[in-house]
Amino acid sequence: MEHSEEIFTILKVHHLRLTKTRKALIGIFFLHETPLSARDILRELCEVHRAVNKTTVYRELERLQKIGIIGTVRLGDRKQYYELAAREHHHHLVCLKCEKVENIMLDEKKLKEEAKRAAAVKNFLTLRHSLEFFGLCKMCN
Amino acid sequence: MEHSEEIFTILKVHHLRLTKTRKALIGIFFLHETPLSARDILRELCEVHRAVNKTTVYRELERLQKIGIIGTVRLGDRKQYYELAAREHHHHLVCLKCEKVENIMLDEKKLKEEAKRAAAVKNFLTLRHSLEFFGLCKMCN
DNA sequence: TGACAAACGCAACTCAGTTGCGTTACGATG
DNA sequence: CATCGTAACGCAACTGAGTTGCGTTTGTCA
Repeated sequence: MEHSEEIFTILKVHHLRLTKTRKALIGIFFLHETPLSARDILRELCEVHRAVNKTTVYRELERLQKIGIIGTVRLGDRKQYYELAAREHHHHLVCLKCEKVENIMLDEKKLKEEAKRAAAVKNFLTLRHSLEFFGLCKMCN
Repeated sequence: MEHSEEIFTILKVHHLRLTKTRKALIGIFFLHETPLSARDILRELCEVHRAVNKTTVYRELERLQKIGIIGTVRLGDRKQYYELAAREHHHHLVCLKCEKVENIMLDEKKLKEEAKRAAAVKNFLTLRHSLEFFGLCKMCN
Protein backbone atom coordinates (compact mmCIF):
# COMPACT_ATOMS: atom_id res chain seq x y z
CA MET A 1 0.00 0.00 0.00
CA GLU A 2 2.99 2.28 -0.63
CA HIS A 3 1.14 4.11 -3.40
CA SER A 4 -1.64 5.14 -1.05
CA GLU A 5 0.05 8.45 -0.25
CA GLU A 6 -0.13 9.75 -3.78
CA ILE A 7 -3.72 8.60 -4.04
CA PHE A 8 -4.55 10.55 -0.90
CA THR A 9 -3.16 13.71 -2.47
CA ILE A 10 -5.21 13.09 -5.61
CA LEU A 11 -8.26 12.85 -3.38
CA LYS A 12 -7.39 16.13 -1.73
CA VAL A 13 -7.04 17.90 -5.05
CA HIS A 14 -10.56 16.80 -5.90
CA HIS A 15 -11.94 17.84 -2.48
CA LEU A 16 -12.67 14.25 -1.58
CA ARG A 17 -12.49 13.53 2.14
CA LEU A 18 -10.53 10.71 3.65
CA THR A 19 -13.36 8.76 5.22
CA LYS A 20 -12.94 5.35 6.83
CA THR A 21 -15.00 3.71 4.14
CA ARG A 22 -13.04 5.31 1.32
CA LYS A 23 -9.72 4.36 2.86
CA ALA A 24 -10.85 0.76 3.35
CA LEU A 25 -12.23 0.56 -0.18
CA ILE A 26 -9.02 1.80 -1.78
CA GLY A 27 -7.10 -0.63 0.42
CA ILE A 28 -9.07 -3.53 -1.01
CA PHE A 29 -7.96 -2.66 -4.55
CA PHE A 30 -4.34 -2.96 -3.48
CA LEU A 31 -5.00 -6.47 -2.17
CA HIS A 32 -6.24 -7.78 -5.52
CA GLU A 33 -4.61 -7.52 -8.91
CA THR A 34 -7.62 -8.82 -10.87
CA PRO A 35 -10.88 -6.89 -11.38
CA LEU A 36 -13.54 -6.83 -8.66
CA SER A 37 -17.30 -6.46 -8.94
CA ALA A 38 -19.30 -4.10 -6.71
CA ARG A 39 -20.60 -7.18 -4.92
CA ASP A 40 -17.07 -8.50 -4.29
CA ILE A 41 -16.10 -5.16 -2.82
CA LEU A 42 -19.22 -4.88 -0.71
CA ARG A 43 -18.69 -8.36 0.71
CA GLU A 44 -15.02 -7.73 1.48
CA LEU A 45 -15.74 -4.35 3.04
CA CYS A 46 -18.36 -5.84 5.33
CA GLU A 47 -16.11 -8.77 6.30
CA VAL A 48 -12.87 -6.98 7.10
CA HIS A 49 -14.20 -3.54 7.85
CA ARG A 50 -17.81 -3.04 8.92
CA ALA A 51 -21.29 -2.90 7.43
CA VAL A 52 -21.42 -0.55 4.44
CA ASN A 53 -24.44 0.19 2.29
CA LYS A 54 -24.37 -0.84 -1.37
CA THR A 55 -25.40 2.64 -2.50
CA THR A 56 -22.26 3.99 -0.83
CA VAL A 57 -20.11 1.44 -2.66
CA TYR A 58 -21.62 2.28 -6.05
CA ARG A 59 -21.30 6.02 -5.49
CA GLU A 60 -17.73 5.64 -4.27
CA LEU A 61 -16.74 3.52 -7.28
CA GLU A 62 -18.22 6.15 -9.56
CA ARG A 63 -16.25 8.92 -7.88
CA LEU A 64 -12.94 7.05 -7.94
CA GLN A 65 -13.53 6.25 -11.59
CA LYS A 66 -14.28 9.88 -12.41
CA ILE A 67 -10.95 11.08 -11.01
CA GLY A 68 -9.07 8.26 -12.71
CA ILE A 69 -8.00 6.16 -9.72
CA ILE A 70 -9.87 3.10 -10.92
CA GLY A 71 -11.07 1.89 -14.32
CA THR A 72 -13.82 -0.48 -15.41
CA VAL A 73 -13.92 -3.67 -17.44
CA ARG A 74 -16.63 -5.99 -18.69
CA LEU A 75 -15.94 -9.69 -18.44
CA GLY A 76 -18.82 -11.32 -20.28
CA ASP A 77 -21.51 -11.29 -17.60
CA ARG A 78 -23.71 -8.30 -16.91
CA LYS A 79 -21.68 -7.02 -14.00
CA GLN A 80 -19.24 -4.15 -14.14
CA TYR A 81 -15.74 -4.87 -12.81
CA TYR A 82 -13.28 -2.38 -11.34
CA GLU A 83 -9.49 -2.31 -11.04
CA LEU A 84 -6.76 0.20 -10.23
CA ALA A 85 -6.09 2.37 -13.25
CA ALA A 86 -2.44 2.83 -12.29
CA ARG A 87 -1.56 -0.75 -13.24
CA GLU A 88 0.04 -1.34 -16.61
CA HIS A 89 -2.30 -1.77 -19.60
CA HIS A 90 -3.27 -5.43 -19.81
CA HIS A 91 -6.04 -7.80 -20.83
CA HIS A 92 -7.89 -10.65 -19.14
CA LEU A 93 -8.17 -14.41 -19.38
CA VAL A 94 -11.56 -15.45 -18.04
CA CYS A 95 -12.13 -19.11 -17.18
CA LEU A 96 -15.57 -20.23 -18.34
CA LYS A 97 -15.68 -22.99 -15.73
CA CYS A 98 -14.34 -21.61 -12.45
CA GLU A 99 -14.75 -17.94 -13.42
CA LYS A 100 -11.26 -17.07 -12.23
CA VAL A 101 -9.64 -14.11 -13.97
CA GLU A 102 -5.96 -13.69 -14.84
CA ASN A 103 -4.15 -10.75 -16.35
CA ILE A 104 -1.99 -10.95 -19.46
CA MET A 105 0.25 -8.45 -21.13
CA LEU A 106 0.09 -8.34 -24.92
CA ASP A 107 2.30 -6.72 -27.48
CA GLU A 108 -0.51 -4.87 -29.24
CA LYS A 109 1.47 -2.92 -31.83
CA LYS A 110 0.24 -4.99 -34.76
CA LEU A 111 -3.32 -5.04 -33.50
CA LYS A 112 -3.38 -1.29 -33.05
CA GLU A 113 -2.03 -0.62 -36.53
CA GLU A 114 -4.51 -3.00 -38.08
CA ALA A 115 -7.42 -1.60 -36.05
CA LYS A 116 -6.45 1.95 -36.96
CA ARG A 117 -6.36 1.08 -40.64
CA ALA A 118 -9.75 -0.66 -40.52
CA ALA A 119 -11.42 2.08 -38.46
CA ALA A 120 -10.02 4.84 -40.68
CA VAL A 121 -11.99 3.43 -43.61
CA LYS A 122 -15.17 4.15 -41.66
CA ASN A 123 -13.88 7.53 -40.43
CA PHE A 124 -14.11 6.22 -36.87
CA LEU A 125 -12.00 7.69 -34.08
CA THR A 126 -11.09 4.94 -31.65
CA LEU A 127 -10.73 6.12 -28.04
CA ARG A 128 -10.43 2.81 -26.24
CA HIS A 129 -10.92 -0.89 -26.84
CA SER A 130 -11.87 -3.94 -24.87
CA LEU A 131 -10.19 -7.27 -25.46
CA GLU A 132 -10.85 -10.28 -23.25
CA PHE A 133 -10.18 -13.97 -23.76
CA PHE A 134 -12.53 -16.72 -22.62
CA GLY A 135 -11.56 -20.34 -22.17
CA LEU A 136 -10.27 -22.81 -19.59
CA CYS A 137 -7.64 -22.04 -17.00
CA LYS A 138 -4.74 -24.23 -15.91
CA MET A 139 -6.81 -25.98 -13.23
CA CYS A 140 -9.91 -26.51 -15.38
CA ASN A 141 -8.46 -28.03 -18.56
CA MET B 1 -33.85 -13.74 -47.15
CA GLU B 2 -32.37 -16.33 -49.52
CA HIS B 3 -30.61 -18.14 -46.69
CA SER B 4 -33.86 -18.70 -44.84
CA GLU B 5 -34.40 -22.06 -46.48
CA GLU B 6 -31.30 -23.62 -44.99
CA ILE B 7 -32.18 -22.15 -41.61
CA PHE B 8 -35.59 -23.77 -41.81
CA THR B 9 -33.98 -27.16 -42.37
CA ILE B 10 -31.68 -26.60 -39.39
CA LEU B 11 -34.80 -25.89 -37.31
CA LYS B 12 -36.40 -29.11 -38.52
CA VAL B 13 -33.36 -31.16 -37.56
CA HIS B 14 -33.65 -29.79 -34.03
CA HIS B 15 -37.42 -30.41 -33.86
CA LEU B 16 -38.12 -26.72 -33.74
CA ARG B 17 -41.45 -25.73 -35.25
CA LEU B 18 -41.90 -23.02 -37.83
CA THR B 19 -44.11 -20.67 -35.85
CA LYS B 20 -45.14 -17.21 -37.02
CA THR B 21 -43.14 -15.59 -34.25
CA ARG B 22 -40.01 -17.58 -34.99
CA LYS B 23 -40.21 -16.85 -38.71
CA ALA B 24 -40.67 -13.12 -38.05
CA LEU B 25 -37.82 -13.06 -35.53
CA ILE B 26 -35.37 -14.72 -37.90
CA GLY B 27 -36.53 -12.34 -40.62
CA ILE B 28 -35.55 -9.37 -38.45
CA PHE B 29 -31.96 -10.61 -38.21
CA PHE B 30 -31.69 -10.58 -42.01
CA LEU B 31 -32.79 -6.95 -42.07
CA HIS B 32 -29.93 -5.77 -39.81
CA GLU B 33 -26.24 -6.44 -40.14
CA THR B 34 -25.31 -5.04 -36.72
CA PRO B 35 -26.15 -6.67 -33.36
CA LEU B 36 -29.61 -6.26 -31.82
CA SER B 37 -30.67 -6.29 -28.18
CA ALA B 38 -33.68 -8.25 -26.94
CA ARG B 39 -35.46 -4.93 -26.54
CA ASP B 40 -34.71 -3.92 -30.15
CA ILE B 41 -36.10 -7.22 -31.35
CA LEU B 42 -39.17 -7.03 -29.15
CA ARG B 43 -39.94 -3.53 -30.39
CA GLU B 44 -39.48 -4.43 -34.02
CA LEU B 45 -41.54 -7.60 -33.68
CA CYS B 46 -44.42 -5.70 -32.12
CA GLU B 47 -44.24 -2.95 -34.73
CA VAL B 48 -44.07 -4.95 -37.96
CA HIS B 49 -45.60 -8.18 -36.76
CA ARG B 50 -47.85 -8.29 -33.68
CA ALA B 51 -47.67 -8.20 -29.91
CA VAL B 52 -45.17 -10.74 -28.63
CA ASN B 53 -44.26 -11.35 -24.99
CA LYS B 54 -40.72 -10.61 -23.85
CA THR B 55 -40.41 -14.07 -22.28
CA THR B 56 -41.03 -15.56 -25.71
CA VAL B 57 -38.33 -13.39 -27.25
CA TYR B 58 -35.75 -14.34 -24.60
CA ARG B 59 -36.57 -18.04 -24.87
CA GLU B 60 -36.45 -17.90 -28.64
CA LEU B 61 -33.09 -16.13 -28.65
CA GLU B 62 -31.73 -18.76 -26.30
CA ARG B 63 -32.92 -21.59 -28.55
CA LEU B 64 -31.54 -20.04 -31.74
CA GLN B 65 -28.24 -19.48 -29.97
CA LYS B 66 -28.11 -23.06 -28.74
CA ILE B 67 -28.40 -24.47 -32.28
CA GLY B 68 -25.87 -21.99 -33.62
CA ILE B 69 -28.08 -19.79 -35.80
CA ILE B 70 -27.28 -16.65 -33.83
CA GLY B 71 -24.39 -15.60 -31.61
CA THR B 72 -24.07 -13.06 -28.81
CA VAL B 73 -21.87 -10.02 -28.22
CA ARG B 74 -21.37 -7.55 -25.41
CA LEU B 75 -20.99 -3.91 -26.38
CA GLY B 76 -20.10 -2.17 -23.14
CA ASP B 77 -23.51 -1.75 -21.53
CA ARG B 78 -25.18 -4.48 -19.55
CA LYS B 79 -27.36 -5.71 -22.38
CA GLN B 80 -26.70 -8.79 -24.42
CA TYR B 81 -26.68 -8.31 -28.21
CA TYR B 82 -27.48 -10.90 -30.85
CA GLU B 83 -26.48 -11.32 -34.49
CA LEU B 84 -26.56 -14.00 -37.19
CA ALA B 85 -23.74 -16.47 -36.62
CA ALA B 86 -23.44 -17.19 -40.32
CA ARG B 87 -21.86 -13.82 -41.04
CA GLU B 88 -18.10 -13.64 -41.38
CA HIS B 89 -16.08 -13.21 -38.18
CA HIS B 90 -15.82 -9.50 -37.44
CA HIS B 91 -15.59 -6.95 -34.64
CA HIS B 92 -17.50 -3.82 -33.72
CA LEU B 93 -16.98 -0.08 -33.61
CA VAL B 94 -19.27 1.39 -30.97
CA CYS B 95 -19.90 5.15 -30.99
CA LEU B 96 -19.88 6.51 -27.44
CA LYS B 97 -22.07 9.46 -28.44
CA CYS B 98 -24.82 8.20 -30.73
CA GLU B 99 -24.42 4.51 -29.77
CA LYS B 100 -24.43 3.42 -33.40
CA VAL B 101 -22.57 0.18 -34.11
CA GLU B 102 -20.54 -0.65 -37.21
CA ASN B 103 -18.83 -3.88 -38.19
CA ILE B 104 -15.16 -4.11 -39.14
CA MET B 105 -13.07 -6.96 -40.48
CA LEU B 106 -9.63 -7.32 -39.00
CA ASP B 107 -6.64 -9.34 -40.04
CA GLU B 108 -6.15 -11.05 -36.69
CA LYS B 109 -3.25 -13.36 -37.49
CA LYS B 110 -0.72 -11.38 -35.48
CA LEU B 111 -3.08 -10.84 -32.59
CA LYS B 112 -3.93 -14.54 -32.41
CA GLU B 113 -0.28 -15.58 -32.40
CA GLU B 114 0.54 -13.08 -29.70
CA ALA B 115 -2.47 -14.02 -27.58
CA LYS B 116 -1.67 -17.71 -27.93
CA ARG B 117 1.88 -17.11 -26.78
CA ALA B 118 0.81 -15.03 -23.79
CA ALA B 119 -1.97 -17.43 -22.75
CA ALA B 120 0.32 -20.47 -23.07
CA VAL B 121 2.53 -19.07 -20.31
CA LYS B 122 -0.47 -19.32 -17.98
CA ASN B 123 -1.51 -22.73 -19.36
CA PHE B 124 -4.77 -21.17 -20.47
CA LEU B 125 -6.80 -22.67 -23.31
CA THR B 126 -8.50 -19.86 -25.22
CA LEU B 127 -11.86 -20.82 -26.72
CA ARG B 128 -13.11 -17.44 -27.85
CA HIS B 129 -12.35 -13.76 -27.47
CA SER B 130 -14.20 -10.50 -27.53
CA LEU B 131 -12.74 -7.40 -29.10
CA GLU B 132 -14.71 -4.19 -29.47
CA PHE B 133 -13.62 -0.63 -30.17
CA PHE B 134 -15.20 2.43 -28.56
CA GLY B 135 -14.93 5.96 -29.86
CA LEU B 136 -16.64 8.45 -32.13
CA CYS B 137 -18.24 7.62 -35.46
CA LYS B 138 -18.05 9.60 -38.69
CA MET B 139 -21.07 11.73 -37.80
CA CYS B 140 -20.06 12.41 -34.19
CA ASN B 141 -16.45 13.54 -34.53
C1' DT C 1 -58.74 -35.29 -36.93
C1' DG C 2 -56.76 -36.28 -32.55
C1' DA C 3 -52.85 -36.35 -29.54
C1' DC C 4 -48.52 -34.87 -27.86
C1' DA C 5 -44.82 -31.92 -27.38
C1' DA C 6 -43.24 -27.45 -28.53
C1' DA C 7 -44.30 -22.81 -28.04
C1' DC C 8 -46.65 -19.21 -25.80
C1' DG C 9 -48.44 -15.50 -22.33
C1' DC C 10 -48.75 -13.88 -17.88
C1' DA C 11 -47.34 -12.79 -13.35
C1' DA C 12 -44.04 -12.85 -10.18
C1' DC C 13 -39.34 -13.02 -9.38
C1' DT C 14 -33.90 -12.10 -9.34
C1' DC C 15 -29.98 -9.36 -9.77
C1' DA C 16 -27.17 -5.20 -10.83
C1' DG C 17 -27.41 -0.73 -10.48
C1' DT C 18 -29.86 4.06 -9.56
C1' DT C 19 -32.44 7.92 -7.30
C1' DG C 20 -34.41 10.92 -3.70
C1' DC C 21 -34.14 12.44 0.63
C1' DG C 22 -33.18 13.08 5.24
C1' DT C 23 -29.10 12.32 8.53
C1' DT C 24 -24.14 12.01 9.84
C1' DA C 25 -19.46 13.40 10.04
C1' DC C 26 -15.05 15.42 7.86
C1' DG C 27 -12.21 19.11 8.02
C1' DA C 28 -11.55 24.10 7.19
C1' DT C 29 -12.05 28.35 9.64
C1' DG C 30 -12.50 31.37 13.46
C1' DC D 1 -12.02 23.85 20.87
C1' DA D 2 -16.67 25.08 18.80
C1' DT D 3 -19.19 25.65 14.63
C1' DC D 4 -20.67 25.32 10.17
C1' DG D 5 -20.89 24.03 5.24
C1' DT D 6 -20.61 20.34 2.31
C1' DA D 7 -19.15 15.72 1.29
C1' DA D 8 -20.51 11.33 2.48
C1' DC D 9 -23.76 8.17 4.21
C1' DG D 10 -27.97 4.89 4.93
C1' DC D 11 -32.40 3.61 3.82
C1' DA D 12 -36.21 2.62 0.98
C1' DA D 13 -38.08 2.57 -3.22
C1' DC D 14 -37.24 2.22 -7.97
C1' DT D 15 -35.48 0.76 -12.94
C1' DG D 16 -34.17 -2.34 -16.59
C1' DA D 17 -32.49 -6.78 -18.22
C1' DG D 18 -33.27 -11.19 -17.84
C1' DT D 19 -35.50 -15.66 -15.55
C1' DT D 20 -38.90 -19.06 -13.69
C1' DG D 21 -43.24 -21.54 -12.94
C1' DC D 22 -47.36 -22.73 -14.60
C1' DG D 23 -51.37 -23.15 -17.12
C1' DT D 24 -53.00 -22.51 -22.10
C1' DT D 25 -52.48 -22.56 -27.12
C1' DT D 26 -50.86 -24.37 -31.43
C1' DG D 27 -47.73 -26.96 -34.95
C1' DT D 28 -46.91 -31.27 -36.71
C1' DC D 29 -47.15 -36.07 -37.43
C1' DA D 30 -49.59 -40.46 -37.24
